Amino acid sequence: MIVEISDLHALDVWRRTVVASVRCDAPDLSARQMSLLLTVYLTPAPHTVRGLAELLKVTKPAITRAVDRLTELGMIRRKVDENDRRSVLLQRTVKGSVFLREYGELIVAAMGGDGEGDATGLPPKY
Amino acid sequence: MIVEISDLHALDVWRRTVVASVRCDAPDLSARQMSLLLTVYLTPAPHTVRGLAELLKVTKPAITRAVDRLTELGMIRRKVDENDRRSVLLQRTVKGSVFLREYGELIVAAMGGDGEGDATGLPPKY
DNA sequence: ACTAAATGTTTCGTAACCGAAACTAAATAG
DNA sequence: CTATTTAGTTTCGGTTACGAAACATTTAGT
Repeated sequence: MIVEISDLHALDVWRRTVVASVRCDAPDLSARQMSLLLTVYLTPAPHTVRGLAELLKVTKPAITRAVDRLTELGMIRRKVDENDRRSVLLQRTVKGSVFLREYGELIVAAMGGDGEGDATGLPPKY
Repeated sequence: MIVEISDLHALDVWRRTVVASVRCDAPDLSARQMSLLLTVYLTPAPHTVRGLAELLKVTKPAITRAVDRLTELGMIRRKVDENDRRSVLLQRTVKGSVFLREYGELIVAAMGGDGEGDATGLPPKY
């Protein structure tokens, strides 16, 4: 009972956040891309292709492609590991930091407006 | 200061949730698809292509494609509006309900398993 | 040195997706 | 009853993504 209410509330915070991010024209990242980005920024280094492939249980080429995309967006950077030149270390960038900080602000804003309010920034016509 | 901690904590809950969803082989939905799905399930009907296009500020074909994809996944359903047969009403399905309920559980689990204080000020009571 | 293993990328064929514009069908206006 | 508007889909050309398998590069084993 209480658990279900909690679930619904959490989902609604999620909805407000994702809707806000789509509305403000943020890059349309997939769940895989978002999970990779967040992992690089919020868990301790080093981050390698192989390590992320195991963590997310996806293939290595899928990680390579996600890194390609996030690199094009300027949100992540590749660097060869000098201790083992086979490995590629994934590093943060200023642009990625800005993006995620703003994303965190969207989440907090979505948590704040939880009553009757909408937090989509849209008049109640919808 | 408190706001920054709150942002980071919220982002980390987000990370744990998305990583968990990717790991358990959930469909790799984009932000647009997720926002559409959540809107259909958590905001009052009716939901039309045009309305969603305005809400999310994307083009109508983008909505049509997202609906196509979510329909293939069985998470949503189209129904012609009998009051205005030009309109298509988007409706929930059992499969979509199950998916979102499980997603909500992932979020709640991600909030609970961190071992840190709740810097967001969001009471765990809900 | 020469083999074997590990890391990450590329290729291959296929599927999903993008915005703009053209399009179908239904409702409304004149 | 035609003309126009509205809702949604489809088409178009081009981009992005997928898994499997082949690939180059680097390290480790013997």
